[in-house]
Amino acid sequence: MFALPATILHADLDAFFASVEQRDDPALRGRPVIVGGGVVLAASYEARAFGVRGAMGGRRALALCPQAVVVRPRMDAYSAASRAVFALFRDTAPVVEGLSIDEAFLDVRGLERISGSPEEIAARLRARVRAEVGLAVTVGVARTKHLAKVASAAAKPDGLLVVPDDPAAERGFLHPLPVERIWGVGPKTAERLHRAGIRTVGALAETDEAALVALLGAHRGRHLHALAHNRDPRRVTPRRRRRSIGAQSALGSRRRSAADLDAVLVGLVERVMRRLRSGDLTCRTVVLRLRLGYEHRISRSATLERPTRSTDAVLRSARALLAAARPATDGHELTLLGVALTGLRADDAAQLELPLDGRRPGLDDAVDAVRERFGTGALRRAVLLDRRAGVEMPVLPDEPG
DNA sequence: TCTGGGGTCCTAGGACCC
DNA sequence: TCTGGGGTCCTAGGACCC
Repeated sequence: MFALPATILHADLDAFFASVEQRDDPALRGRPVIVGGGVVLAASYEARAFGVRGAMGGRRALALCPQAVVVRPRMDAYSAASRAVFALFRDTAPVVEGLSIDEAFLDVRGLERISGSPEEIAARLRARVRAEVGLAVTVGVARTKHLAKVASAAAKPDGLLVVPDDPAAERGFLHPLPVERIWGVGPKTAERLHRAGIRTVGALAETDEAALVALLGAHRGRHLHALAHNRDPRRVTPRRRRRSIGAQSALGSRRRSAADLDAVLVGLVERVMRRLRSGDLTCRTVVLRLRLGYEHRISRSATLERPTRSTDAVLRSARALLAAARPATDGHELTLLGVALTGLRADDAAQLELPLDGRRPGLDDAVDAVRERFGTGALRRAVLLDRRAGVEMPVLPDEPG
């Protein structure tokens, strides 16, 4: 019997934004640093020692830690640091799955002869990130993604934790942990589990799968049961294509006029459309997100007849959704407005350029050009695109009735 | 103490089609 | 005409993550 080494690494940069700030400004090193303003985007470990946490209101954070240095986020610097670290990830393992700007899974299976054991690989990666990018990264190593993720969280900060590929060792690590440490258990699920008397992963493992399904629903129940029993067949796979693009704006509690709201909406649509176009994508569904007060969120969505990359079409749809949401928002404080685009696809539409020989090409010209090049059948799917105006319209009129 | 902005995935019901 | 089964798409909401 050979014990195979665990081969999945979860690498997670420590207090990422705050660490970049401390790296770039020696005066911040060793001091409590808060990145953000209204809310805490990241807190250095010195600040965390005072109880400062991410997503905390800025005022509360400063009450806990008055000597903290508050710095404005520099997203460009974080993106650059992230790119440098991911380049090292890809230099370390053939398969890298990014989870966010500051963490990734690496599959180092089969690298033993070339690079050494997973533990050696992880140690070398940590040293390289430190030396070449100037940041601390914590790494968890385990047989499954879930276990690797939990291991890195347990090893923070600036740590390395290997959970051997051995059922007893895995159980010994996982079962004493509180259920909140499971990847995918948030406040709501934790509370339900607590009410059922389940506080540790071990207790979760002893609970009947059927009971968990009854408590949490089919998918979640089965998923948590499997994780508690250390079954996690998910492979490390390179990044899937993104599924949505969104932008939102907090409105505060000031009352907004309809014109104010429309101006915010226009800005949001312009933001998402820029990103849509720079990614050469089209979208099919427009989602409007609203927060009423601070608790209640609602969304309204509309699926367009055909994929689009037209600002005009998306803005029309977003305005209609906002107008239609009026009854639900009346009498409530509207505190957040957001727009998201889903149904994203590569914009692989074949395109024909119509020459502007002294006159504006009309629909008849478009019909002729499409028919000649793609056949009559393609006419139904064809749109006329005016790039300068960012407007598109179907070549054929909508069928009557 | 009321707190940002960016995402992912799942569920449930209704409409519609075969 | 009624009943049943299966599937897809769309909308809205919920939970979670960084």
